[in-house]
Amino acid sequence: MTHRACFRHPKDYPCTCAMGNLYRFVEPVVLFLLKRKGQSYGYELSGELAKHALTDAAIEAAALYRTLRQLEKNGFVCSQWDSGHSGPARRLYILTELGELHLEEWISVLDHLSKSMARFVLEAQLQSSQPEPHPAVVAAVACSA
Amino acid sequence: MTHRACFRHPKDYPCTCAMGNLYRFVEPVVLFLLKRKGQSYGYELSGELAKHALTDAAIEAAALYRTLRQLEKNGFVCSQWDSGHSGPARRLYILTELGELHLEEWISVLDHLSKSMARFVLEAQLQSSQPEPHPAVVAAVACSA
DNA sequence: TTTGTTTAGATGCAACTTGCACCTAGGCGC
DNA sequence: GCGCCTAGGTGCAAGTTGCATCTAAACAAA
Repeated sequence: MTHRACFRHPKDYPCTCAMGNLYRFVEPVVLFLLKRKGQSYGYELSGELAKHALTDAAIEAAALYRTLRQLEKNGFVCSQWDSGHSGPARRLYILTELGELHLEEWISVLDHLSKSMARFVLEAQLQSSQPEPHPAVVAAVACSA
Repeated sequence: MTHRACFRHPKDYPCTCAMGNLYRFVEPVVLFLLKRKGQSYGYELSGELAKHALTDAAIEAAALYRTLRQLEKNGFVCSQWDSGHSGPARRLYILTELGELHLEEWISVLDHLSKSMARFVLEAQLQSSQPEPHPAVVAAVACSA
């Protein structure tokens, strides 16, 4: 998902290794919005991003602009200036075919991730509801005191 | 979840803002394993981590050790040297009460995250199955060529 | 007794990413 | 002219990551 290649998995396997820090999931949402809207520009996207964001962390404008540039560098979107309107010129972005595939990859990654997360939550909640405390908890209390 | 405080949400609200880059979800899994096992040390955790990891990205040993130190610095775990066995000494970690709360926070965050992710995946897959291509797709193909 | 292997924890550093502050510049209302 | 909104950035300090490398104990083999 980034410039850094993954060497642990076979090529073209949609692993999360190469995603780096996951970009706080800005990438997939931007790709999705671009696909749905057909085309858009940074400032417009920044408004919609909040509604579709996967976390409740605000997406900084700077992060969005940098993500868009990165996506273009990787060939997932392409851009051109648009001055056919009032106000300052906009950099219009459009998804490429490669970008569509990238979005598909992201969807499969997020599908997998959401499922393993749900599994983890379930397991952890089950653990929490265990009535008897583990013997080491006593030690923990002593340790933290 | 990190030293950087979140100023966008009320204090004590388990938002994802302060998670930084999410630590690739090493933190919650470590906290969970520590709770379940009662106590453990880095080298042992590194083995179990792979089985419970939320992404298929390998967790580097260096990242794990750094995460453990960070958790200790924040008071979520505490450690002591353990030499009562053969081989090099181990730094034994135990969850603190604060750490238990932190795990609860993480669970609620991950629960929320997994749900919004699943929602996104559903919406994006629905979008993909739309039969008629958006007029701008033509432009995209031209643009990428 | 020297060598190598496994376990265990840690550090150094270059590369990368992030958040915040700040900047440019057009158009619009007053 | 002045301030505000739209639009797209840049600069930099601070933080994070991956990889290579290091220490050091126990133990097995040569």
